[in-house]
Amino acid sequence: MKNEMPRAYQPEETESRWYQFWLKKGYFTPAIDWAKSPFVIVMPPPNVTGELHVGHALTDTLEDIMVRWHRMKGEPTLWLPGTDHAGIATQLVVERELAKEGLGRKVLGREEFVRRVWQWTEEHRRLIRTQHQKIGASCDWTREKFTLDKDLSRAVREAFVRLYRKGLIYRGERIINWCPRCLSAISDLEVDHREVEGALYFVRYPLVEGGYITVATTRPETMLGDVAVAVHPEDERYRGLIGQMAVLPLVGRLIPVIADEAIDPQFGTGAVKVTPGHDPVDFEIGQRHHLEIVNIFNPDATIADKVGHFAGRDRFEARHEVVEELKKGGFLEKVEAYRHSVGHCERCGTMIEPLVSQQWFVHTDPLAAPAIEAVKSGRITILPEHFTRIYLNWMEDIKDWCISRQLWWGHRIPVWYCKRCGEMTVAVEDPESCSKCGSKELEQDPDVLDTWFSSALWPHSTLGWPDDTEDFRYFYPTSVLETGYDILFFWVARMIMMGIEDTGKIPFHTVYLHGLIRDEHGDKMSKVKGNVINPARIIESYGADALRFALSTGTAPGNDIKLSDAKFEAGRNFANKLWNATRFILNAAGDSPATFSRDNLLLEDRWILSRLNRVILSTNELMARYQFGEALQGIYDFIWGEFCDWYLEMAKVRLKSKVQPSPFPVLVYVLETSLRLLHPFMPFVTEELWQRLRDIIPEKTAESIMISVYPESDTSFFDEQAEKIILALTDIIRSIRNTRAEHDVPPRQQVEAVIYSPELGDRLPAYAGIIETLAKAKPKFSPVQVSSEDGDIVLILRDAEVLIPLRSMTDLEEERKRLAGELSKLEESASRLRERLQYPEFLSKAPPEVIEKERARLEDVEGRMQRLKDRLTQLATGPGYREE
RNA sequence: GGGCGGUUAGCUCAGCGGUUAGAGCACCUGUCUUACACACAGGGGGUCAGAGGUUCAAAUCCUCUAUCGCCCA
Repeated sequence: MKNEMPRAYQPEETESRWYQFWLKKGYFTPAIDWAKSPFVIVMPPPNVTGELHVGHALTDTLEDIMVRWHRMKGEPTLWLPGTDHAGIATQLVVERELAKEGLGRKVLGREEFVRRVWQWTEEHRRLIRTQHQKIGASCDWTREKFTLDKDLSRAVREAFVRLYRKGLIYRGERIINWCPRCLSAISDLEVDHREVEGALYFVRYPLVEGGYITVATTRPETMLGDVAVAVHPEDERYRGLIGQMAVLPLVGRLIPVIADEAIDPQFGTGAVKVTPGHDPVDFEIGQRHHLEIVNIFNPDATIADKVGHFAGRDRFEARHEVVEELKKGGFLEKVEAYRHSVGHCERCGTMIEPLVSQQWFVHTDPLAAPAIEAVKSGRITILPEHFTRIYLNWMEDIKDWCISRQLWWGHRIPVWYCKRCGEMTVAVEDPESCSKCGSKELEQDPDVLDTWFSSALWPHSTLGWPDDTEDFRYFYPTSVLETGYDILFFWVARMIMMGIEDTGKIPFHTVYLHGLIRDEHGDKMSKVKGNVINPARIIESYGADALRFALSTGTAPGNDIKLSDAKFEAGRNFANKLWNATRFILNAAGDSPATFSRDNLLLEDRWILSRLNRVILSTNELMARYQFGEALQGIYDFIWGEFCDWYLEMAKVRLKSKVQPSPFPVLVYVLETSLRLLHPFMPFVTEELWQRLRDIIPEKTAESIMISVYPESDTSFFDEQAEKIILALTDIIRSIRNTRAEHDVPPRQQVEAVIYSPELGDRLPAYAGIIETLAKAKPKFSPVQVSSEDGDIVLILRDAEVLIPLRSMTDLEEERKRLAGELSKLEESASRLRERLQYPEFLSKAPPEVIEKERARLEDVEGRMQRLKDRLTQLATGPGYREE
């Protein structure tokens, strides 16, 4: 064991080895124990479109932290992984792949195309699985799911059929968002509104009774589908024209001038054209006024044949030509530059075409009501809390959800149409014959369901619903749903609706939303910008633990995270620090037994054990409050700032001087406990080091750190006295180092130091050796306050005074300035404290312990001030500069 | 147009009613002190965006303003 550890930690050598070990041992698979309640997370299924990005790494890190913590606490813990078939997105990437071979999906046909997508999917699922494993995700691969698995597909059909039978799913002709590239409907949420520089065209529509009315529009080409002109009923300018007929330019159709409240008199001329077939607002107006719907487009947004001589033109060409003809005909009054918001397909970026079409919808209001109640009542908590309002706002104003997609990749809608009688059969199992006329000539609806429809069932479908499986009974409802805030509506909200609808229970009690990852300039990552961070690259150069560290330290729920190499370096350095602390301890091991007895400890042992248990306490509290960043920070500060910087250094002195008892057992104990404390955050390095320590841990328990017990704070280790004395000691050492540096004392030159502490005086001499080594100062302990001579530096600390006779090395004036500066700082706090302690309100309203604390502080400050003043007087009146 | 969030050290961010506001990185000065230069020791650097208010007490709660960003329509 000795000396076989390299000087620096090399993560690549250890990570995959330990992951395989965990996997082989089956630690990721929980044992169902009905006596205990489980902790369950279903992993947000990544799309099978490609590889994992650093956002997935964040999800993995946060979920793994929770899961490993709960597992170590002894709870049966299930983290269920999976992938999403991602309808549009996957179809799009496979089509792009095919295009490289010069193939199109139409050429291949539906069956062959779907086969090709399956191929793609299998490959990427493997890739994704490997990537999760590199990050260290301790999820249960035996329960891995894919949204298109047989059982999950059955759950989708079951949910659809149930909703249909309750009247919560309907088919109807509505205006929907149509993507002319994907050739499919998409839901409102999948539309990306972007500001574009457009134009506002003012077009004159001649009136039958003479004159004309000018309408303003951003989309002149849709005039081919106009069925009315509308004005606001209160608009004085147009009151007389309401009810008149206008002649639609270029087309010649007679259309009425109507009045509708929806018209904004401030927009354009206050009169607008009404195109119910191609505008959502106009569609509503059309419904109210029983207007005809004229669809002028083909599915690919070229003009339809029936429209006439623009037929076959793309919508943008058509716009140009329509405008030209309007100009020629004298109908175009003017064109103004106009900036407005236009919907784009979230997936492919194509401009959305609002179209009236026959689609399937979920009637959401009845589903939203219990989903609102669940959050309002507090049965579901959303973190960070401010997202609660965002959730409720959206849920309370929810629109029906268009769930049919004209794609080939996805869950086919479980509806069959009878070719004979036209009857619709909606069923879970493929029907043999028409439910009405018994004909066998059935045709299944060609469309598939929105991917989010199956994702909405994820927590219950992955656990076996609709069957009453043991998994479902034991693990459902799940515990925490952790994901990015960007899919709160897409996914989280819909899971809450569908979970309650299908199972009668909330799907999880806590929603934890993390922020988005940005680059060091705060920009969103995108393939186009080329600033995408690939987790694999980071793991290669810094290690998975460093990546996890960077993603979880200094972060708070919901806040965006800016990543840079500096953060990965910090994580790598921390792993290396642990590595070397362990290396030192193992090398120092000697032959002493690794057990210690509580009543044979030195003060510094009692101190580090006290500090350790305080950190354990706060870590567990922070973890319970989902404050992972804070928890990790606390562990980091303890390990680096207290254990390594102080205890280890003190232990070195003891080991060298062979002082008994040996610090070795405490070193091992604190290190081993710290590794367990840190394990959920940095699983690989902690396992590696823990395994190396295992041989000398007194009681061998688990065979892996990941199934060992998470530390619980033992408050009997709390030791205020030890903390006070060690604090005084470190204060003394720090102040001497500081003085040495200020006075440019060469590193190896020893100085003298006279230490006087009325309160702790008798405890400090035991630390002479430590002070000597760590401060390079030969301490003398004085029972009385020593008077200084010129050139002596006097440091007034909280619980001690240190006098350093630096003699020739110090400048009298400098020393005076230093003391005066310190005095004025103290004067500031003293006057603040005095003021506070004079306020009758403070004395009557503040809690007594706060008042007492403030009084004690004032006393302390005043004491130090007095001592400083004494020194200053001495300096002023003392004899001249003393040479030796 | 409606809503939400940010504004804290040069940079990236924690802290979100009670000590003299912290960390990492960067910077400056020393040091290869046999665990670690991926390190050690020391140092400089902040009217916590601005203005009002609540409170015994405000970076922290409230209001307004400025500014950056996000979401929804």
